[in-house]
Amino acid sequence: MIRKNKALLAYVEWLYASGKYGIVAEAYAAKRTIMEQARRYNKVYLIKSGIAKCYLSNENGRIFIQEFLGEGMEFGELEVFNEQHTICSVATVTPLEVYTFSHAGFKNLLETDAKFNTLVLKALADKIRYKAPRHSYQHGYPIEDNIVRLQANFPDLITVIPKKDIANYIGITTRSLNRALRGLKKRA
Amino acid sequence: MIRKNKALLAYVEWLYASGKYGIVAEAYAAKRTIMEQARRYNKVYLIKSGIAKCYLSNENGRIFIQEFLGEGMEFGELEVFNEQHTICSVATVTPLEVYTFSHAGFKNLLETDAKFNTLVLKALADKIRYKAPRHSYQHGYPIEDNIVRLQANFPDLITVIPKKDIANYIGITTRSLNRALRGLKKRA
DNA sequence: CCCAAAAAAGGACATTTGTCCCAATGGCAT
DNA sequence: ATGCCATTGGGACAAATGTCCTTTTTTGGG
Repeated sequence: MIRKNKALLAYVEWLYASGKYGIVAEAYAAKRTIMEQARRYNKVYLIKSGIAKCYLSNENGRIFIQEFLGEGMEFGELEVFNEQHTICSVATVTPLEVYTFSHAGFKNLLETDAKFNTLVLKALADKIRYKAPRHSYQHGYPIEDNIVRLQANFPDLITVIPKKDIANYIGITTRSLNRALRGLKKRA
Repeated sequence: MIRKNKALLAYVEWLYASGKYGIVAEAYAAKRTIMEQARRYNKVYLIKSGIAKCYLSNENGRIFIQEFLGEGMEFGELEVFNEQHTICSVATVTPLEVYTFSHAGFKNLLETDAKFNTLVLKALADKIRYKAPRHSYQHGYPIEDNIVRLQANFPDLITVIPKKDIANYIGITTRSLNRALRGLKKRA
C-alpha cells in the first residue's frame, strides 16, 4: 500500500552527492499540498523520507487515492514524457524530504545515464504492475477482506494514515470503513 | 477504454520491415488465451490489429479487466524489467495480429535505439496516466454515468465487446449492467 | 436449416454500501 | 485552561448492487 523503491533512491542519493546534475533537496511539512491536478509543473520529485499521497478529486468532492508514496517513489515524472497537465494532486501525509529534478535535467539523465534509464523504466513498470492486483482485489472482495489485507501488509496503518485517507484509498466512505472495522472487531 | 498507440506501432512496423531485430509477426483467432496470469513468458507482444483484453481472475471466479488493448499497445513488456511472472492474463476479443519480440531482442533495442527507448517510456507513462482517471471515475460516479462515459468515448462499444466483458471492466455484475442500461433507455 | 450452447434480459429478494445525522473525543492555538 | 475545529464512531433509513433463477434471444457448427 505504501510503495517504495530503494534501488532508485540509493542511486539518486549517489547522483545528488556528486553534485553534478542540478538535483535539489527540499523539505515539506505534514498535510501540505505539493501538486494540484490539472496544472502544469516543471519538476520531478523523488522521496527521500516520509509519506505522501497521490490522489484525484472530482467535482462531487469525492477523492480517490491512487497510491501512498514512500521512500524512493517519484512523482511528477509522467509529465516529462508527455508534456501535459498533471493528472494527480500530491500532498504530504507526514513531513517529507525530497530530491527534485528539472524536466530538462531528468530528461538529460535518462538519455545519458543508462543505469538511471533502466531504474526509471523499472519504476514505471512497477507502478503499473502493482495496480492490477490492487484494483482486482478491491472489486473482487468485500470491504472487510480488503482491510484485513491492508493491515497484513502494513500493520500500523491505522496509526499512521487518517481514516478518511484509508477510505478514499479503498474507494469507500468513512462510514463504511468504520462499519467494517467494527465487524472485524466483533468477529475477532 | 480501448487503448491505442499509433506512434509506437508505426515505429515497430518500420523496425520489422528492416528485418534486423528478430521481430516476428503472428496471428490469433478471436477468443483465444495468449497469456495466463502467474506464469512465465519470454516474449513481448505489440498489437498490429484487433482487440485483446488484459485481465485478472481470482479464486472466486471473479474477473477484473485491466484494459482493452488496441493497435500499438504492448503486453508482456513489464516482465522484461523485473523478471517475474505475469500479473495479467491476456486473451483476444477479435482476431488479432501482433508483432513479437524476445526479451533479449526487446532489451537490446531499449539499450541501443534511443527512439525506441523514448517510445517505450512514453507508452509506460501513458498506461499509468490513463488508469488514474478511470478508477477515480469508477468509484466516484454511479454505474449509469460510467456507461454513458464509455459510450461517449467508444460509441460502438456494445456491438464489439460482450456484455460480460464490459461489466468486468467496470467492476460490476452483468445483472447490474443490464439494470443500468435499462434505466438509461427508459430515461432517454 | 436446425439444434445446442452461449449470451442477454430481467423478476424477486437479500445484502451491502451510502446518506444524513448527531454525539463524543482529541489535538491545538489563543 | 478554554474554546474551536477536525477526526472518529455510530444509529436509522434509503439507495445501489449482488445473488439466484428463469426466460428469451442470438450464434455458430453439423
